[in-house]
Amino acid sequence: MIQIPLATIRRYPAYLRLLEQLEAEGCADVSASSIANRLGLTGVQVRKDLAYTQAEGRPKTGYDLKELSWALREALGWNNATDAYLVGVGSLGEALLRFGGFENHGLNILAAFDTDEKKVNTSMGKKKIFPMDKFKDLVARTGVKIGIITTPKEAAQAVADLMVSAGIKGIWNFAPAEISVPEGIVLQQVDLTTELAVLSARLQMGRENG
Amino acid sequence: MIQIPLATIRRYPAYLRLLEQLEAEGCADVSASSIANRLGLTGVQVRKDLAYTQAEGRPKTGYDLKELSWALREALGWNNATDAYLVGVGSLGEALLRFGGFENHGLNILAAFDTDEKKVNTSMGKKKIFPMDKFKDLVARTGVKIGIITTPKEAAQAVADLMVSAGIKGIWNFAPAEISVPEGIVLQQVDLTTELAVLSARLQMGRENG
DNA sequence: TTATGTGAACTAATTCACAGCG
DNA sequence: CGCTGTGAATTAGTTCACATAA
Repeated sequence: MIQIPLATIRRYPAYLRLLEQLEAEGCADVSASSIANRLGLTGVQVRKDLAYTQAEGRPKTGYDLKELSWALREALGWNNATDAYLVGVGSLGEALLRFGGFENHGLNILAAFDTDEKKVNTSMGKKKIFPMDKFKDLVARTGVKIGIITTPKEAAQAVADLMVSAGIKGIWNFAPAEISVPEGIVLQQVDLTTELAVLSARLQMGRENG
Repeated sequence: MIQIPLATIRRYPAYLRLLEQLEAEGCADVSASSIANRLGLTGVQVRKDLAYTQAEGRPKTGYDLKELSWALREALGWNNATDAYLVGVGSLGEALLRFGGFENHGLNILAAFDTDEKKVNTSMGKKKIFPMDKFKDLVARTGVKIGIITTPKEAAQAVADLMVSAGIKGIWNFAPAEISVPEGIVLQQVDLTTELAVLSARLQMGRENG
């Protein structure tokens, strides 16, 4: 099978979230067009997207809900969670540590790191907070490959450099700074203001979808 | 001029963030290819994107940094901030209220709302927290058009309904729930797990860009 | 009839190739 | 040269039209 298009991958989490809601409501099957309706897409698009997974739908009934969930999670690599460390326990870091949903979404935040002595050696949402100077050693010992940056923007580049030198392969950067990493390291920038930009563009220009 | 492509709009905030960094470093001009290098794009793409703004670059020197910043902010509608209300002061709501950057990015969060009596009538990051039953009245009086949902997922749909009935036109939903709104209301879903999906796809499948 | 599944047509977005200007 | 700017070609993504299965 050909590589799944990124545009498709981006829609999978929304499908999964909807499926979880439907499952909670007691549904057992779901049709591509009902997913499409609920999410403001078209039926064909949903079927095309789902065709990249193993899940097979049946005419008249649609897709088996559990089977489809599993197939989507498999395609996303969410059935086996990857370990990660988080650096920077400010209010955003706290929000991520307290958000319980990542374990079900392929990410297992093992612990957090901060420079603030008042925070070090305390816990937040069941995750221990270590001092920064333990970072390299712990990455070496645990083999963690993903690092999450939730520091102020001034510290982001230095933290990224530390992560790379420690052996981290994928960085999820929430700090509002453009950081650079060597080739081979995957950097995923999360920028709330990007979503905001899309919202205001849609409001101003009257775009229904986005 | 033709409507700016959404793909282009999505890149503008990253350009702006980089420009702010360069400005802080004392630069006065910037070339499309240096932006491209820094952001992992190509020079042509950056030039195409910038061509949708008023900014004009000059051969040899590139773009005037201040002029380009202004043009990008203008294209994004960030030069005049829009007022917004936030509902749900949990850890994510708190992170957004404390994040000072929105004023410079076209969004002015006037106040927050919550059901928790312990939080009501206190302040968070200079923003007052009102009880939910004041929401409709305050929207009517202030004419605010954007609502931000940072409640637990169970409450998200009810809050969205309340927002719509109060006259809100654009909803920025951070709750991990698929909510529905009537036609004509712009709904922007923010899903951290979508970004996470892209990161893991890139890690697993060896995609350099995403 | 009601759904999936898919090749073909179309549209959006990106990249190429090169003209133009200081 | 070194940079912008842009029509043309290419690729990625979406939608159409219809075959197929229960």
